Amino acid sequence: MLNSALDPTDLEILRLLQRDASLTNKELSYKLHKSIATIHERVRRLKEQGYIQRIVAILDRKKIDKTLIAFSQVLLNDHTATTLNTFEKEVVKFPEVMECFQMTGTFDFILRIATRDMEEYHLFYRKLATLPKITSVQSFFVLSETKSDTAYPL
Amino acid sequence: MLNSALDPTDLEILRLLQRDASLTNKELSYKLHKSIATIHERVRRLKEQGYIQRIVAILDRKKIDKTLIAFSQVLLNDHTATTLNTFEKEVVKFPEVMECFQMTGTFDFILRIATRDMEEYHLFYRKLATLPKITSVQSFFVLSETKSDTAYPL
DNA sequence: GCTGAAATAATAGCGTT
DNA sequence: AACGCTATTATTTCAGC
Repeated sequence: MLNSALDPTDLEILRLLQRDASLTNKELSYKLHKSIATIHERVRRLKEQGYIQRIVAILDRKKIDKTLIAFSQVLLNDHTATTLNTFEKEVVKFPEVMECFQMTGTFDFILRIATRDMEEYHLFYRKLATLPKITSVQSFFVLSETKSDTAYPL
Repeated sequence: MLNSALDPTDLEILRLLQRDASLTNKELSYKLHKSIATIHERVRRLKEQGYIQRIVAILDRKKIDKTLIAFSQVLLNDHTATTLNTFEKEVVKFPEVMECFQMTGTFDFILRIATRDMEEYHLFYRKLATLPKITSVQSFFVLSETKSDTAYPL
């Protein structure tokens, strides 16, 4: 295929699979009024071309005892490549860190931390604070979840 | 079943499906040295009991033109139930808002916003700022993604 | 609650338009 | 590309332990 842009059928498949990837090709074919073979080929291509990165199970964090979610804003001493790389290399090793983004603005990184409770967060915090070149870590805790979505608007 | 606690087999199934939910029961049965029927029953129960909330496709945001990710910290004028509820009810309607959490600390809510570019973010920002009872919105933008995971440590 | 086998359903590959 | 057909593979159910 020369042109890899997405047509309306592709977009609709992506919309649906972002919400529910357990939909079968048969079910998609009903919804989109296409043959199963066509859907099968579209989905295969969307995976092959990397639009669909992976299929994952989303768990209920309260049922698996990850009651406490924190966002931690990290400020580093300096912004040399070495300092940034070392921090990134070390921080991803912590299992409690689900996400880490380098950011614009008044801090350098934001982390999403999942722990069982405040005690476990405290243990993590002490590990984090010992990493080199950290100026400050400011923590904010989730009180309630208003919306939690992995699907991008398409 | 009277006792709904998770045994090591359940935990391993959840660990694996959080990473790759396209694993077949057959593949899981190899990895866990159990029969397919056993795995099937375990997975069915994990879904039925709500440990597995849903199966979703994770897309490559750069390929679908969601280049700009922002975290927006929102501070409200007051914290009456009406103010909080109104904000929550309205903010979830914006397609750009993938996540919204009420937080402890120096602001009230943190939002994760996905847009195509700064222009689209600006349009969202203007819509957001017109919601009632908003004191301030502070925006931070993702420069780079160090780690991005939907899987909880188990 | 686990196993193995049989019935049902989905996916993958191929030839035609 | 889209479709229909067929072969392969996976899921689901169930009787027996």
